[in-house]
Parts: sequence; C-alpha cells; structure tokens
Amino acid sequence: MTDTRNAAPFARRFAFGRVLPASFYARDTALVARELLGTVLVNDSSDGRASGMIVETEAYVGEHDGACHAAAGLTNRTAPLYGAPGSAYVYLIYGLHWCLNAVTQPVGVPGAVLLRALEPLEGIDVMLNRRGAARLTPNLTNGPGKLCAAMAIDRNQNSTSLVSGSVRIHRGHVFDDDQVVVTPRIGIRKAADWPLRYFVRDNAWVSRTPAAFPARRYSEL
DNA sequence: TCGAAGATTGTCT
DNA sequence: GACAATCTTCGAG
Repeated sequence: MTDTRNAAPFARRFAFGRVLPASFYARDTALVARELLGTVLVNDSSDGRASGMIVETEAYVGEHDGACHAAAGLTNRTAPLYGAPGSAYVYLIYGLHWCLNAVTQPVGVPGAVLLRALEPLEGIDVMLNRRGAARLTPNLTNGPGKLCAAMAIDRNQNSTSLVSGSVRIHRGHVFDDDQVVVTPRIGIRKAADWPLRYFVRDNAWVSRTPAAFPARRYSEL
C-alpha cells in the first residue's frame, strides 16, 4: 500500500498515524509550527494519493507580525487566517506558485503555519508527473511552491479542513528538540529576523538556508 | 481604475 | 548570483 520504494531511507521505514485533531492547531502558532515537523501531509486526489513527511515550516503569528498577511487586518484574502483552526489557507504568490498554510489559534485569532518542504512517502510517481520531473530528488518538494505543485494543492483547497478534507495532516514521527533547527524566515522583508522557521536537522529535503542566517537548535532556545 | 508589492521558482550567465 | 515570469490583492486617487 505505502509506496516508498523510491523514497529517502527514512521514509522507507516510516508509518503514520491518525489525523491531527483541530485542537492540535488551536494553540500557539510557533509551537504548532515546531510540532508539525514529522507529521504527514496527505492528499487523495483524482489522479492518486500522495503523501509526505513535513520537514520544514514557518510560523506567521498574527496581526503584530509584519510578515503575516493578517498584518493587513481582516480582508477577503486574509479571512481564512481568522477561521477555524485546522483549516487550510492557500494563496498565490508572484502570480505563479501556490503556498499552503495550516490555520492556527482559536477562531477569530489570526495565525498560520506555512508548509515549506516535504520528504515524499507515497505517490512518488504521481508527484513526479505533476512536477514534470524524471527522477526523485529534493527538488521535487523542497520549497512551498514545489510542495503544492507536487501535492496538487491550489485555490480549491483554500479554507478546506485539514482534519476532514481530501488534504489532511496525520500524526507521524516525533523529532527530539535536538533534531530541530530554528532560523529566521525566508524571503520576507518585514520582521525578517524573527526566528520562526523550523526544520529537521540534516534532512536532505529541507530548502536552502541563506549562509548569513543564524541557526540554533530548538533545544538551545 | 490604476499601480505597486509579493511567505517563489526556473533559467541563464 | 541575477533576473524574469505572472497575477492577485489592496490601497490610493
């Protein structure tokens, strides 16, 4: 059932559990971002199931966070950020790439976790087709736009439930604090030095970290 | 109605 | 490393 023949070594001995409940998301955004590492994103779509372990996230923590879309307040675009914890916030960036966020905090309190990179588990062939790739390399899913393309996520998933929809997040591997690295977020200008990006140490599927970025282990915070 | 900005990526040098 | 692609959103006038 689980197609991990071409996956990375870690994925070949990996099994995942139940869907994360809404209560998982209705907490502090930074904590959710850290704890999403090791969980499994699954999409059952018409061309097949694809799944992957989340290995990189960023927290966008509310209206006081200049880099968070909610800094603009409640608008048509940002409404999902104020919605139910455990729902998806999907938006188009630069007119080209979709980005998937998991909405956090109780209803009415904006916050979200951007999913930046996955380690593929199931549906490798489906993901390769979607990305127009010939073989499995980290380039398949090591960025938020690439992740969405490989997982067939676009505006149709905006505001849908990650608890009961076709796109879901399951419990997976729990990484020790010592295995988690924290750096500033990538590609933003406002609040650019806030340490709210989390990724799995020494994992090949994580996107690149700029050389000048300070990096600390989560266990050292 | 118009203009500018943007949580990125792929290609070219 | 630089740069173009592409389009939605929102604020200003």
